[in-house]
Amino acid sequence: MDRRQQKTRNAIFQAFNRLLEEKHFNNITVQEILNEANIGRSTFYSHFETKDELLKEMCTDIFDHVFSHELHSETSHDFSLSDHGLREKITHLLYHLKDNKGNVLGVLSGESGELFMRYFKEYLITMFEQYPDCIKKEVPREFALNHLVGSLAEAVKWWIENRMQMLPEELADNYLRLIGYGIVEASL
Amino acid sequence: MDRRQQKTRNAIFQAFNRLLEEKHFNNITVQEILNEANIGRSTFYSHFETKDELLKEMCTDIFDHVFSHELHSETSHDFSLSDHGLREKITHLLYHLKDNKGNVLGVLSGESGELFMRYFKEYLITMFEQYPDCIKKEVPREFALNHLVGSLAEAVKWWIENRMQMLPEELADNYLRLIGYGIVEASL
DNA sequence: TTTGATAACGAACAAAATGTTTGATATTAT
DNA sequence: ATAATATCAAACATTTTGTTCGTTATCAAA
Repeated sequence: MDRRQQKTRNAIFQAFNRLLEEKHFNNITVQEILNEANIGRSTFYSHFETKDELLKEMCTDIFDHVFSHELHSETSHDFSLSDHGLREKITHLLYHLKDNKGNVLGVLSGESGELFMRYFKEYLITMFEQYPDCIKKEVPREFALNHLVGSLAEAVKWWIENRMQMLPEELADNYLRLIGYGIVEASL
Repeated sequence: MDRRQQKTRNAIFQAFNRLLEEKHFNNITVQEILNEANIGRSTFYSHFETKDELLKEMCTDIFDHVFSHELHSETSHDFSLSDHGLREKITHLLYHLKDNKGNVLGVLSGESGELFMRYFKEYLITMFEQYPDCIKKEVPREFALNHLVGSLAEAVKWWIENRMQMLPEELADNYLRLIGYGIVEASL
């Protein structure tokens, strides 16, 4: 991909993100994006078919980055990243969200978080499936899994909307306490 | 309000709900609603300013019904409804959702559940605040409250999307187990 | 550093969706 | 029965979307 393309793509993403912080997705016109990004109309449509596509690609971009630490073991953070602990995994994930250059605030806050959340949950499902012992046995598996995923997504959303004040480690700990997982270390 | 107005209002709601079951909110045009509801264009706009307003009013209508059992003590369900137990409250709420004539499926399923969920959570917050003892003390209050509300909303959404197969009592029990509240009865 | 390829531009256009206005028709409340 | 008013349908103005195309600017590679 040409350097020019990357540049305008980023410009669009950033402009869109800025707009999302103050307006609902539905009330943002393509024209506004063009103005905010200083981009030609035809250029926009050569990149994205629709506004929905734009949002979708923005989400996948973010998550591809956030969940990519499995693959290319980038040691950008001071983790020894032996990925066996759920706590470590969540913390890691939060750090990735935090320093994600395209700030997530816009996508999530305001009003248009739905699509973002759906993507997020898809990733989280696969994550939790690697930790079968945190899925409680007393309730139907699907229900329990949905609970874990849903509440973590909600927690992260809350965290982001509160400007990520809590430390990733704190949030992970608090979350694990609430789902009754922190006790495991103590009781097992 | 005139009988005619009620009628068309309902027709619009139902048409919209039907459409929501198969298409995303954003991809539904006003024209489609008019066709589905057999309604004139100007009539629609005399009822609702925008499509968003329509959705919003539909949500408030539903919740006004679902959460109204506090006020007018309608004994439509076989509860003695002494409203002190959280379990009973949740069960009650689920029953109301279940037999809500305007079926909730459309509003929630498909893709446009976001607004619905936001309204829902607002109501749930006030509900949980009446049960301080289920808000865990080991974590920040706001975080804990967000967890309770978010995960209940997610659970209900899951329930509705799965065609409400689980019994309200079951769902309430399962949920309380997951948030570690069911134990209270045993331990207190 | 020149050159061939291509991305961005912007203006003009076509198409689609959103709202508004109108006067005629039908329904309701009293 | 009548006055009030909600619905209708069609025409209209407006906004937003998406496309086309010739020109200009930028990049990658020789």
